Amino acid sequence: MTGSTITLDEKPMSSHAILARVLNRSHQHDSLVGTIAEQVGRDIIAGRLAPGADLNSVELSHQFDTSRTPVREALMLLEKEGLVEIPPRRRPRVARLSIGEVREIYQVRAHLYGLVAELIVANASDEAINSLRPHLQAMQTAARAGDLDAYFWPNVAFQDTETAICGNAVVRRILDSLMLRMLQLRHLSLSQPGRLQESLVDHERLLRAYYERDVALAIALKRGIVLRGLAAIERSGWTGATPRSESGSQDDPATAEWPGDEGT
Amino acid sequence: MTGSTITLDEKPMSSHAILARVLNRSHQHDSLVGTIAEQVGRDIIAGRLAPGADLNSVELSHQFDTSRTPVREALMLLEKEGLVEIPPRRRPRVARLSIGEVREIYQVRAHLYGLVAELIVANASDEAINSLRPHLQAMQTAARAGDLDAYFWPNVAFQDTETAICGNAVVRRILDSLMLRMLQLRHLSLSQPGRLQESLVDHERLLRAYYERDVALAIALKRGIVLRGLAAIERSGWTGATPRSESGSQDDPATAEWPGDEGT
DNA sequence: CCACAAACAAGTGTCGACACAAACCCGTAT
DNA sequence: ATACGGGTTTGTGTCGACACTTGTTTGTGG
Repeated sequence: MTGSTITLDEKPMSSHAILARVLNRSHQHDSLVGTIAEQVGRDIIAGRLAPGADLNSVELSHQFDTSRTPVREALMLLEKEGLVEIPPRRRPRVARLSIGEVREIYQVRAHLYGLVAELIVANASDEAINSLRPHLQAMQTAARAGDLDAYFWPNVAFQDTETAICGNAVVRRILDSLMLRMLQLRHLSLSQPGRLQESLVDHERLLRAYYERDVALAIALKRGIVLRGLAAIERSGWTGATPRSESGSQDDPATAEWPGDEGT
Repeated sequence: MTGSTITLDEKPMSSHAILARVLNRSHQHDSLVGTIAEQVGRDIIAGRLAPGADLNSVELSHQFDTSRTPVREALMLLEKEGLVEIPPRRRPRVARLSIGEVREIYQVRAHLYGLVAELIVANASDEAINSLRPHLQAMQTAARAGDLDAYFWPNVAFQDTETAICGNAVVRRILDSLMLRMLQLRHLSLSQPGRLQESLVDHERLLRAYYERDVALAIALKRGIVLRGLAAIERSGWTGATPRSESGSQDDPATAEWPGDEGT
């Protein structure tokens, strides 16, 4: 197995909506390029396209029955979100994450979520904070059942709602983009033993801190949530390298696409 | 007077290099799209293209003697950097900043520069910190002469070097992008009375804090530098609206390009 | 004289084609 | 058998063309 495969198509209501929002920020939803970007982006995030997999525009244009122009645009859009690498004059590839880059991203996420928490405490109305509760409740029931997949998306939605109600669109945009690249990792992170329960109690405490307008506590909790996520990833031994083929150097093209490995 | 026009072409050594680096992150430098993006981006930042000005691809393709394809790519690149707005099926326009968005950006910048300061204190070698000194010295001489334009670019270079030596490429990327959109505003900010001297002493203290590895002080100073920049902008009365033509609604197309108003 | 509608002009999104670069394949020489 | 070099194939970057949409001007009626 490839570590952890996100079940994207099983729960389309929340996941699809979130991904579409993040990806289709600039282009209209029904646009051709938007459709392509969404589909390919989903395939990347769900792990159906392995890091390093070739994404040449002619094959994709055949696949989507269009010309190469919208495909190229879609790939550029995904590159901007960090999901795709487009070296000049070379075939686009699914972006590959290194453990170092993951640490950097989590560092930034920790700080920016601190800002989000601060803003929520300072500006968000009680009703806005209330909109976090349903997600937390879904997380609670899922955690009690020990169901990782049922926990994952409410958790994502919780954080998405936080960035929404903090009132700062710029930080939301940045965190959205970083979220996209970290989705698989966060799934892996939550799959670590004990992680689910830990995450839950953190979020419960966090919501209380929001209600009680406790700035310092909210910031500390929020940062802690992010950093404990990173710690879980480190604990998991994830490195970003392709499992097999540890043939010395790191820039080997890797196996183009996962062989098989569907389902849960 | 359009407020403050940045003299971009006067000091090409540093400014061009920085802008090229930020804009040409993904594409090779000599590429057609890179050239176009760089040129148009410079025109926007320098204020030669007013916010709201039309950027239709056919005119630009004539201007650069190419087809529309690379022009469109360049505009998408600039849109990703926040300098251009491309509404679907509508002409691309130079992005217009609202005071609210500026506040949001400065909030994010303040927090992320706090992270940068923290990382510099924690990780940067003394030699790396030394590389900040020449820029500070240029700022000192410029401040003594009261020369805003001579102060501006070393100041930008100082902050650019900070993000470079902090060791976190992700935060650097984000701050680069935000810097691009704020360049004109920072120029305006520094043009406020007393601002230049204030900024200088802050940076002098900051560099000492870096050397002495004083985390808390460095973070506080760095944040303060950013936030005082915002305060100066607010003090200047800048709103983002086009000076004349306050004809009720805010989404009027505005005068396409500045009439005249060249030079200092 | 102004409001409204129909023709017109201008611009975007998409397409297929082509030149050149990169990846791949295969034969050759060591 | 393996490493190198030329030829072939695949794919990118760019181009001009075309349909459809948007914005503008003109013509008509109130």
